[in-house]
Amino acid sequence: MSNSIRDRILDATVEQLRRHGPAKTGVVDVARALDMSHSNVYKHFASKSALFDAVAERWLVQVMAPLTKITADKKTPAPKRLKAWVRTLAEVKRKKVLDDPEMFAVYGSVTADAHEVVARHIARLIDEVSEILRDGVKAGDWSLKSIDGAAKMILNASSRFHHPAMVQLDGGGSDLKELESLTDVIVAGLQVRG
Amino acid sequence: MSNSIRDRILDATVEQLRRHGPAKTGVVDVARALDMSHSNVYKHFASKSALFDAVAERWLVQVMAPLTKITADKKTPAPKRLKAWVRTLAEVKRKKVLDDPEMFAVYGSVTADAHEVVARHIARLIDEVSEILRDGVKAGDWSLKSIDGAAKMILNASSRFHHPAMVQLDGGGSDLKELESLTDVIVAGLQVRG
DNA sequence: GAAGTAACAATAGTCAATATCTGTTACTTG
DNA sequence: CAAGTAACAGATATTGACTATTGTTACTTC
Repeated sequence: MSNSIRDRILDATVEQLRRHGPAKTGVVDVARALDMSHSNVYKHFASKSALFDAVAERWLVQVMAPLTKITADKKTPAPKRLKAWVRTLAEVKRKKVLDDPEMFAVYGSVTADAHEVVARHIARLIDEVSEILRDGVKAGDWSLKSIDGAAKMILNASSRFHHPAMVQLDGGGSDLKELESLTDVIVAGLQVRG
Repeated sequence: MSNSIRDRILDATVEQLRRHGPAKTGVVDVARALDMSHSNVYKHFASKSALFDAVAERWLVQVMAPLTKITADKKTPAPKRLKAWVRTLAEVKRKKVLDDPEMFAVYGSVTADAHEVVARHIARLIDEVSEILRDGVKAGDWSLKSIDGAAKMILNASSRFHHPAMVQLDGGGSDLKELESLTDVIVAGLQVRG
C-alpha cells in the first residue's frame, strides 16, 4: 500500500520542505498540514532528523534509478557503460540542484552530518561501479587487482562533479566536458594496469 | 622592506584571527592590537573583506612554496614529479586543516564566496601542473592534445583530496593511499592517449 | 603626502524576555 | 492495537531594545 500513514507524512514533509525550505519546516508544520497533532508524527518517526533522513533516503532511491538501469544493461560494453554511468550521476545531481534547490538543501544538510543514510548510499554507488568493473574484467577490458578499490577511486576522481558540496558550490555550472575527459583518461589508465 | 605598515597590519590580523577566530575579529580589534584607530587601517585596506582576502592570499602563497619547489625540480622525471606534486598539495591542505583550524576557517570563508583571490590561486595551480606536463611531453612521457585541459583534469580528479570544502568535511581524515592509486591510474591513462 | 585621528551614519551583533518547537508521557478512541 | 490526542519540560527560535562595528569624511601632524 503506497498510501500508508508513513508515506502520507513523508509526502507532507516533502511538500513543506519544498515550500519553506529545511530551516523553516518543523514537525508541527508537517502535522498541521495533515490536520493532526505533532505528537502523532512521533508515533511514526523517532525524531525530526529521522523524518528528514527518511525523506533524503527516498530521494536518493529516485536518484539511483537511472544508474541502476545503466548498470543492468549488460549488452553494452563495460567501458562505455562506466562512462555513461558516471556522466549520468553528475547530470542527475546537477539537474536536482538546478530544478529543486530546496530539496537539494535538505539532501545537503543530511550529507553534512556523516549520516548512516549517506553511508548506505555511497555503499550502493560503490556496488554499482564494482559490478560494471567486474563485467569489464570478465570481458577482458581490464585486469584489476582490487575491484572495490578501483570503484572507490572512480567515485573519488569524479566527486568534483557529483558530490553535493561541490555541485552546490558552483551551482550546477560545472563543465561536463571536463568530466568526460576525466573519465576517458581513467578508463584508459585502467585498461593499461590494475 | 618586510615590516611595512601593511605587513604589520596583516601580521596583527593573523594574530587576532588565530586567537579569536574569523567571526570575532574586527578591524577595531586589529587596530587596538597595533595601538591605532580603526580608521587608519582603512587607509591601507579598502574594507574588512579586502583585509581578510590579503591574509588568505599570503597564506596561499605559503601553501604554494613546497609545490613550486617540486615543479622546479627538473631532474626528476615528470610522471614522478606529478605524483609528488599532487600528493604534496593534498598533504599541505590536510596538515593546515589539522594544525591551524582557525586559519583554515578564514581560508574557507574566503573560498566560499567565489573570490578573485581563489581564481588567481587556481590559475597558479594549473600553471604549475601544466609546466610539469610540458616537461613530460618534451621527455616523451606523454603526448597530450591540450596541456591546459589535462592540467585542469588532474586538479579536478584530485579535488576530493585537496579542495577545502572536501578536506573540511572529512576533517583531514581522507586516505592518501586512495589518492595515490588515483594518480597512478591517471598517469597511466595520460601515457596511453591524450 | 604618508600616517594618523575624531566624529559620524548606517549596518551588524548582542542579550534577555518571549514564543515556538521538540520529544515524552499518560491517556482516548475505533 | 494502530492511530490519535492533550499536557508538559526542556531545548531552540524570534523579537526588540541596546551596543558595537563598518566604512566615510573632514581634519591633524610630521
